[in-house]
Parts: sequence; C-alpha cells; structure tokens
Amino acid sequence: MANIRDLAREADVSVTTVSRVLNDHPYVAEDKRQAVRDAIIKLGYIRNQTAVHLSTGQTKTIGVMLPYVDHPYHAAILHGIAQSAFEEGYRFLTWQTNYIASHEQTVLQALAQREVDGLIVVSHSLPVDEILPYEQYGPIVFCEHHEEVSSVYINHYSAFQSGLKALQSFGHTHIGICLGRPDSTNSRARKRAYQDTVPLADAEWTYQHALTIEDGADIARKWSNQAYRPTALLTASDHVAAGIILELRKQGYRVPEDLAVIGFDGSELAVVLNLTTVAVPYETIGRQAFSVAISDNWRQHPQSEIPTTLLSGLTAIKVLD
Amino acid sequence: MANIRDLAREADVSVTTVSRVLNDHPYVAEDKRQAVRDAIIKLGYIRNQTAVHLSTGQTKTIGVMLPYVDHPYHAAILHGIAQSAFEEGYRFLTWQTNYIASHEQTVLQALAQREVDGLIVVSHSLPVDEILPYEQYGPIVFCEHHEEVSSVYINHYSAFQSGLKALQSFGHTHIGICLGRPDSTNSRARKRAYQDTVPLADAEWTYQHALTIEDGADIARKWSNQAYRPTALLTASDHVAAGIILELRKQGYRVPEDLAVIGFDGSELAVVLNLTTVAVPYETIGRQAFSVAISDNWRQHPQSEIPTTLLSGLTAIKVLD
DNA sequence: TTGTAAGCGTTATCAG
DNA sequence: CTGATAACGCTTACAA
Repeated sequence: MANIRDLAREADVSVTTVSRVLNDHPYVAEDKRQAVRDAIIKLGYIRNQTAVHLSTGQTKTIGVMLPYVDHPYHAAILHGIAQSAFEEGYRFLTWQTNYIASHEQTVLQALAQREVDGLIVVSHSLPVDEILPYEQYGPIVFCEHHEEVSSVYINHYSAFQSGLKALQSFGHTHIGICLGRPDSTNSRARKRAYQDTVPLADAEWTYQHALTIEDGADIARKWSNQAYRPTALLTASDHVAAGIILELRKQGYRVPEDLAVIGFDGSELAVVLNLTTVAVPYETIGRQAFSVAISDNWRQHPQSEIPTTLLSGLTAIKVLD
Repeated sequence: MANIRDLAREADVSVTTVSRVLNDHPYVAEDKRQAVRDAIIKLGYIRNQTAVHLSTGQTKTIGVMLPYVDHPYHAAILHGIAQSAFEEGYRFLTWQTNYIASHEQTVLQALAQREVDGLIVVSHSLPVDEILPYEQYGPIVFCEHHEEVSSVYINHYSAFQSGLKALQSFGHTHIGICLGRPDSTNSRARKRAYQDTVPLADAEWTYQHALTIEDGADIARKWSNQAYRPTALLTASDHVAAGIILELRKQGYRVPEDLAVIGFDGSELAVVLNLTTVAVPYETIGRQAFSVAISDNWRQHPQSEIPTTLLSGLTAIKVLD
C-alpha cells in the first residue's frame, strides 16, 4: 500500500505538498499539483483515514446508544441521524444496549477512548448522573428531556395530554393508558399527564410494558377479562394500538364502539388502520440531535423541544356522542 | 490527556512495559504491573483507540451497507449484526444508501480507506462487478445470493415456491404475487418461482414496488378495481400483507374468502394477523454475515444458505376447499 | 523480565 | 509557494 511518502518520492515533491494537494489547500503550483495527481493514479494511492484521525484528533464519527435497532421508534430516529451524518460527511457507530447497564458503560467508554467525537443517547437505563461525567470527553446529546444535559425531545406530558383530551372531547371519561418501561422518564411524564387530566384515572387501567404489537394483543386480552373496563385507551405506540385493535376484532369486539383507541407515533400503521395518533417527527429528532452533537455550543446544554401533532384518523376514536 | 509516555514516566518503567500491562501480556513483574495500574488511576489515563488502530492496522470495525435502517427487514438483519459485533468486541458503521449508487460508492471507499476492516452488504443497487474489485481492501459479504462473492442468503426461489404451493394445496389456481424492487436479485428469483410453479401466472397479477404497509393498501385498491382477479396473493413481506388485508377489510372484503393472503418474513405482525407467512431468520443472517466478515476464509467466498420455514396462520389462507 | 527505538500514515508548524 | 521535521499515541521487533 502506497503511502504519502511514496507519493512524494514519485511526484518529486515533499510530503507537505502532497498533503496540501490531498486536502485541496491553495498555494500549490499547478505543475506540482498535477504531478501529485499523476502519482496518485500511478500508485493507486488511497488515503488511510485512521492516520488522519490520529493526526487531527478527530474521528468524524459519532456514536449512538440505543436499546434496539429494530424497534420502529428507535429505528426512525436512527434514520434521521443517518441522513444528517451522511450529509455532513460524518459516520456513526451504533451500540445496541438492550438496556443493559454494562453495555451502556461500554458506549461511554468508547467516547472516553476517542473512538467517537460525540454521543447521541437515544434511550438509556443508566442514571443520568452516571453518564454526565463522560461529558468531559465530548458532547453527549439525549433524545429525552433532561435539564442537566443537552437534549432534543418531545414533551411527553403535553403530547399525551393532547391524546387524552381528544378522547374526552368525544365524551370519554373512562380512559386507560398504556406505558412502555414503567420507570422511564417518558413513562413518568405520561403518567403525570394521565393523573392530571383524567379524573377517573385508575391504576387498573394503566397497562405497563407495552412496547410491541404482541404486547398490544396481550393488553386486549387483559382488557377483555376485566370486569370494570375503560371505554377508551391511549396507547404508547401505534404498534401497541395495532395489536390491541387486531386482537379485539379477532375476539369479536368492535373498535371504537367497544373500545376507542388512540395511537402514538404517527406511523404508516396508523394511516392504514385509520387510527387517530399523536404524530412524532422522529427523523427530525435524530437530525437535531446530530446537529447538536457536532456543534460547539453543546457545553451550554441546549434544550430543543420538538412539537408533536394530533393526527385524526377516521374510525378508531369516535363514539359515545 | 495523559498518554502512554506520561504513564511510563509516572510508573518509572518503559512504554513497552506499560503497553504490556495495558494488553494483559505475561512477563511483567507484579510490582511493575501494579505501579502501572497505580499510575493509570492517578493520571486518569484512557487509551486512545485511534492510535491503537493506526499502529495495529485494524479498526475492529465493520461497515454495513443498507438502503434504509428503518425498514423492518433490514433492521432485523442489523439487529443480528449488532448482537454479534458486540459479543466479538467489534463495532459497526452503518451507511444508509437509499439505493443511491454514489452513496454506495462512498461505502466502498470507506473500506478502501481502511475505516472498516470489512463490509456487509445487506442490499445494494450497484452491479456486483462494480463492487467486487474492492475486495482487495478487505472482506465483503453479501446478504443476497451471488456465487462470485461471499454470501449469506435465503433461497428466494424455494422460499417463494413453498408459499405458492401452500396456496395451491388449498385449491388456489388463480394466484398473484407481490414483488419489491422489480429488478433486484431477489425479485427475479421470486418471479421465476412464480412462473415455474403457477400455470396461470399472470403479469397482471404481479404487483411491483411492494415494500411498505401503504404499498400493500395500494395493491388492495388496485386488486379491487381489476375485472379478472386472483383469488390468492403471495406477498413480498408481512407489512405488505398487512396493508392489503387491512385495506380489504376496510372496503368490506373478507380475508381469506375473497382473497387469500400469505405473508413473508415471519414478523409479529403476521402472528397478530394470524397470517400464514414464510418465516425468515433475519437475525441469523446478520450474525452469519458478521462472522464471515471477520473470518479469514472469506477469500474462498463461502456460501451459506439460511433455511426458511412456512409458518401456518389460522385464517388468512384457508378457502376454496 | 525489561527497555530502546523504529514504525504506523497523516497533519501542521515554521522557516525559507 | 515549498519543504524539513516534529508531533499524534500506540505496538512491536530486537537487544539486553
């Protein structure tokens, strides 16, 4: 493998000049520039990026910490990160942590070891104050609301509230909710919104661990076995909503007559199901998080709240009028 | 930032000794080893991986080329890659190409520039013989069947055929199919299976560009407007199948009485829909591809065919008996 | 068991 | 405009 020194020898110039040509610096005589270009072709030279990284002290790579690459919600954020990274000439390393603390530590370690210039934490289980110290090694951006760190987030309290109010506007008072991980930052905000907004808020109507379509189906079965049931459900994701709806229909229930359901995400699943849903611009979150990660004002811990919108479906909400 | 030389000075040993301690080499006196450990703590030393990469000539990173990180099929493969990479102490860089040739070139370039030790091509649009030359820079593994390169794949011909035969076993003769990208390697194999297996194979019953749920809904609308219709459909993915089924139901059709539908993927969507589907172990594909990428027999272009299984749902297939 | 010193392949300072 | 040369931070012969 030819290196920059071979190139210099071949073109009969110094390595400095070669480097200048390689990096499109001005102040290189045209004939020398051409000589270098010829040498590059002749020797089939290709720059070794690792050496560039060591020399410049940057990797032009950011890291992404997320629990599962194949969950729609996270994958959508990843999509946004991927788009921005490509546009900015960056690459990104993804760590799938499965919410295991030791795996998350590995990711933080990678930042400290300078494998990445910055980190985007899509979701985590480690407490924030165990992550915070690693900021000395580079920017860390959260896709969740935390005042003490840079964050790009949606307001789960108000987003959830908008869904609840939509149900109330159709006359529903017996409203239940679905939550993902019981003690996540997001779930806590959602639970608060529920308790603040729905007078009849009931622990029996709070369905936990709702993440996938099958979780939704489980919830539908649980609901159908309850004596005292909600008439409407605000779910944690469109996938959960889909699981609920499909399972209910399978059992002969009608949606929304027997149970009104609202989704969360604004995915194409909601469109096809005519599901009313809280639309979240995940790609935007990913893009914003990326841009903070490579900006230089991250030390001020910028907070950027991304707005959500209630997307009205046709069938899955109306009832009780 | 303390470096290995500061450490050597602090512990009063040579950098070689420090390096040995860092890499758990034997032949270091216990007292010196301890001295180095103390110095590491005292100075808050953290190894610079970039320097390790330059020195060793390896990045312990593999690259992944795929069109979209947020499509279920590709995300599932990514999941497998992520699991294996973590277990093996590797990282992975993902490039989302959107099937744009110039983006795919960027990925190949990254291999040439030694940013990654190897490459996994999940799906591509560039012709194989434009990719092949880059093998001189490192292993390239395809998740698609190509004799000329290393590949980990499923046999789309037989997988599709198993779905078609399942429909035939229920008496269907008027069978249509859905395909993704019209000219992909996979679509071609599927089309061959269709023509070889279904005597009444019809171009009007070959629905192209079927990738998402909404594509499925489009196909359902197209189907309902046709005068001469198939009675059964083998789809390109469970998502497409779901779109078809949900749209058909919305229009008042019954599945499978009016149209029998078989899915492809074996996703949880299929489970909830009671959909018969061709189950594909995507995670296994990702894991296998990764293991080939870091093995040293990749030069022999190993071929590994991953078996699929027909997963019988309850409702979406029975009819015409 | 330990250390010296030569890489790895760039970039960047500084003097011409 | 050009070129020595010293970093960047680590690994690894080779010698002792």
